[in-house]
Amino acid sequence: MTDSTRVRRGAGKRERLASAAARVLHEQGVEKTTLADIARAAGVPVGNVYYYFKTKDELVEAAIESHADGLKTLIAALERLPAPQDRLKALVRGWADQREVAARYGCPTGTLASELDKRADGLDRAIAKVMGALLDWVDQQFRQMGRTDSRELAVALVAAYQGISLLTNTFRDPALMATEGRRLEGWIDSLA
Amino acid sequence: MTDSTRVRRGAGKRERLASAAARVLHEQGVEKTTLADIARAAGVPVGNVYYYFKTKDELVEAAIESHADGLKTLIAALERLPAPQDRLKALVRGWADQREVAARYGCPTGTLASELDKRADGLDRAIAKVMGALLDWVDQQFRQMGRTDSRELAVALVAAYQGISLLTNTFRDPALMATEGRRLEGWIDSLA
DNA sequence: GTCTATATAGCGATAGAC
DNA sequence: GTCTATCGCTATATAGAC
Repeated sequence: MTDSTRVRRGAGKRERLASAAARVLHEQGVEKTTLADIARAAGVPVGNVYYYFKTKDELVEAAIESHADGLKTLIAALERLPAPQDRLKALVRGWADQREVAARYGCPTGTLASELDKRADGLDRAIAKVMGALLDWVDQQFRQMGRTDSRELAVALVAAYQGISLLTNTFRDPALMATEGRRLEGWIDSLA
Repeated sequence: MTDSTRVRRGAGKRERLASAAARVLHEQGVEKTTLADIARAAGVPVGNVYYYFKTKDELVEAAIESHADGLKTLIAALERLPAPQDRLKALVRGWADQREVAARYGCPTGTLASELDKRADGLDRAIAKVMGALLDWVDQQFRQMGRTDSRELAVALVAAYQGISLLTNTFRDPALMATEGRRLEGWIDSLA
């Protein structure tokens, strides 16, 4: 076995643990998820987790980074569209496409933000940064549409999504998000 | 000591525990709150809690009922206003008045709903019922305003509030909710 | 690098004295 | 009705064999 193979193996396990953490923490919540849950989902023995992550908090941090990466990828894809209102409507449509997940577990970022705000550690600032990045990007789109109240509109749009995610989850009804998504697309058109 | 005195004492402690539970569960979250936290907040010895509530879940249930009572009282006060759009705007203004609490701990009902949805027990249905009662009332107001899309609008309004509560909490910024409150009042006027 | 066994601590819940 | 002492379980984290 070469040295590089061992290194790649280690990296692979670390990534498996990080992505398993992101998924399981979303589905079960931070407090109800044990290290054993994450280890099982990643196919790694419990005690071995500590070779890659010193504490549970570090696993939560890795999950947040995973969400930050996902947002970055999403934004990069949306940037290919020429008109800002089309980019925003595509964002809304993307959210609506995830309505089944939202009905079962809520918005990955929103539920995490809600839970981490109840904790003393600094992880709530990390998830706020992710939410802030989304807000900034939406703000830019409204600004490019010529709106001077772009920040207020950005807050309203992201809040509408977070709120409908919570209601969709509370009532376990994906149709709520589908309807609200259509309403928001019409609202974006009305602002152009 | 008369019998009635003992009964009143018992009832008093039960109520103290229930209202302490509602407050502490909101501030710290369900999972991070211990029975010792609630007992301390109510001024009751830990072990004695079990005389009034058999399990922690029963305390959570009592907190939900406390929120349901609060909603009932709020709606009764709003019903005194003659015009439905004024009732809805007063509702929004009431939310905005609580923005400091929202910045620190989020919406009491919303954060509870988000957390309880991650649990296997039936308490998530109880909090959904409270949220449903609010939704039904808002729906009625829009209907009285002559809107045939009253349900969709009700979902949009409550979602806007839940979402802005989450953002206000995430960024610890009460101004977000103040601004969004004004925007929502203007939106309600535009629908009349 | 990998995994097992276990130390340590905290919490929900109970038993039982008063 | 009230309160103390404690049981039993579970979860994070570590020690150390391999």
